[in-house]
Amino acid sequence: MKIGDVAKTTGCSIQTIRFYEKKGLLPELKRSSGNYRVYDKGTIEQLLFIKQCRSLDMSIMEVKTLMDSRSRPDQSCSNINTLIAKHLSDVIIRIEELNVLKSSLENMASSCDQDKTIRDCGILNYLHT
Amino acid sequence: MKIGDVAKTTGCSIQTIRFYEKKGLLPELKRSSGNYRVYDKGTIEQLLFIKQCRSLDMSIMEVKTLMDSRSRPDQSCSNINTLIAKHLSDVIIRIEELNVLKSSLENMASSCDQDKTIRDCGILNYLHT
DNA sequence: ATAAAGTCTATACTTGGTATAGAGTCAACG
DNA sequence: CGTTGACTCTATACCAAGTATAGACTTTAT
Repeated sequence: MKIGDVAKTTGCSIQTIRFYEKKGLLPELKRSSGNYRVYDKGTIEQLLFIKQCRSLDMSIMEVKTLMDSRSRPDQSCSNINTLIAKHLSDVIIRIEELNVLKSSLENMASSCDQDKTIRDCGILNYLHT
Repeated sequence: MKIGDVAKTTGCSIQTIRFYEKKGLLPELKRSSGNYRVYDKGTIEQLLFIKQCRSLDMSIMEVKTLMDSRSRPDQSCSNINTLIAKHLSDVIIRIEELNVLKSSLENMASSCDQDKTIRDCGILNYLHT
């Protein structure tokens, strides 16, 4: 399989696949005689794993940690549980931050109607304080 | 006032102040005989304005739009209202996305307890699907 | 006079990709 | 056999919003 096929199958762009390789997320892959990357089903599965993790907003480093763990199946998975718990807590914190933002922005939005000038704009006065 | 004083007063780092200048957020400033940047109260007020906007997660471009508007006080402020409404809607969308993530992560976290091996880790099995 | 602190420019680094340029490779068609 | 088109290769630059250096210069304090 060549990179274009993999891109179609996984939904990752060609550049993204090469980017993941450079970041160390795709282990030792083969090259054809013409120096083309050659992929097998394992790589596709790995890319889908990465994609799933990224859709959960994990960082590349977090994904790498998870993938490294997968290669040591007999170890305890407690570090994985810790990683996910930390990531979840980061998401919760970010949601709280954004909710505070949302309230401020709603207050701002309601402090101005359509018919004013810049000089009298309630939003700018709010920001200027 | 020199850049170090401004940094202390505003809480922006020196590099950030120079960065904002390069991005066009701080208009034509003076230089001393020794080529040091010279600031006045107006600049400090502008930096605090920028800081407030950034704390609301506005982009540099959004802040620039707002600052450009401030220099045209007789125009209608409807574009400002639109900008804030758009930004608010972006924040709301992001909160919704993060809430979906949060649910997924909570499900994952609850699918594994501390005592398993990597092989049997509920989280990895979840991600592997 | 000299040392310390402050400032200058320019550049590289971060994250997670995206978007080129210019060269090389491969398959099909005439 | 040639050549066209599709594909791939590497290397580099770009985005946001800064942060962090190096090496040179200026100012301040002793």
